[in-house]
Amino acid sequence: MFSKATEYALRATIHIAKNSSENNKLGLAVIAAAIDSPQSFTAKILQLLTRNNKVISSVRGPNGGFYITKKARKLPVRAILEAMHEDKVLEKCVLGLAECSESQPCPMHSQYKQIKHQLINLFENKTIEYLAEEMTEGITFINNKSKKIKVKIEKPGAKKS
Amino acid sequence: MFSKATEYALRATIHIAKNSSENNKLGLAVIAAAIDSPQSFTAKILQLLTRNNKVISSVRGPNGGFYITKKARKLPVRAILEAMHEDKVLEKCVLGLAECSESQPCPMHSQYKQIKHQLINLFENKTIEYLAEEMTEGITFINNKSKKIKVKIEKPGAKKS
DNA sequence: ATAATTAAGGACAAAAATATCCTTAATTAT
DNA sequence: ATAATTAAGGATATTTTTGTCCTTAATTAT
Repeated sequence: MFSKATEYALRATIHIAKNSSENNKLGLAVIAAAIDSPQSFTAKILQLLTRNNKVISSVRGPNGGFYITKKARKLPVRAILEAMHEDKVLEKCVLGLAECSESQPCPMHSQYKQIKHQLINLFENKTIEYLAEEMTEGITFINNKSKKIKVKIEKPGAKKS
Repeated sequence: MFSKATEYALRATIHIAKNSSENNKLGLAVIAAAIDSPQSFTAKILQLLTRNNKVISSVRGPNGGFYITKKARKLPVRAILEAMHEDKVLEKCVLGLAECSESQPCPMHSQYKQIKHQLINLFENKTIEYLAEEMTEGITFINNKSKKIKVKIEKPGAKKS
């Protein structure tokens, strides 16, 4: 659906929103590790997020790093897509037609348009804050590390406890 | 949402389904022109569609070309995605997490999963034939050529008829 | 002031996606 | 049989995406 860059952007922003504040910034290395993304590439992405749209903020120097303002927390998730110049995917025709519209619909248009509306709604109505809160509840995850599950290995023939 | 290759594949298949039959095949040049795609690249895509999944069929030589069998018409649109090896996008986590699931959901999971289900339904329940019929009705389009609208240019000052 | 730390940004590298070209193979028409 | 037509497929080129590395700039701590 989205490019890797945008996936990293979404994960990074959510992570920052959950774990940072103006007086508790997160360094690049910490962020990249937390969201399981290549560090240098993530640096570029964070630059886009700080510049284009002010989704996240940054300061250099010791104790510097990335954080997100209270105001930016209220931004719709779509703002992240915009900063990554990838928000048109939401409106795009499934068949890639430039001219696809209500008056000149592609064969999938009428079926897809409802899905498209929900997608747009999701990204426009949910805020960055909202997603971060979902995480804070401790019910959602944001990395690719599979949880290590302890498995009790029993010797064949051993009595079950 | 999909790669260009897959967009072309969808458009090509629908066009072939609408305009071909076993005794009325379509040549590459005709197809590429109709769906507004680069000809040589489209050739590669048609190869994938004929080989991998037998979505479309082909014969070489004079009066040869591409067509689709009655059986293949009944295939779900998803078969096209499969032939292009791009069907996982339907199931993929929005944040690109490999481990995202019901038991370990990402922050967007619960919101997105309903949309995902509808997407999967669309591609699994609608057949190639169905989309082609939508076109045959003459209500949908499949190319990027904007309709030329005849505009009457009047000389300034000329009397309106 | 100086050194240490951290993001910003430029240059470059690698990989993947998109696209073209040319030769070969199959089929048909003559 | 031969020539003409059309898809198949290999090789290669171009562009975009993904990724790394190194230097510079800003900020802080000493």
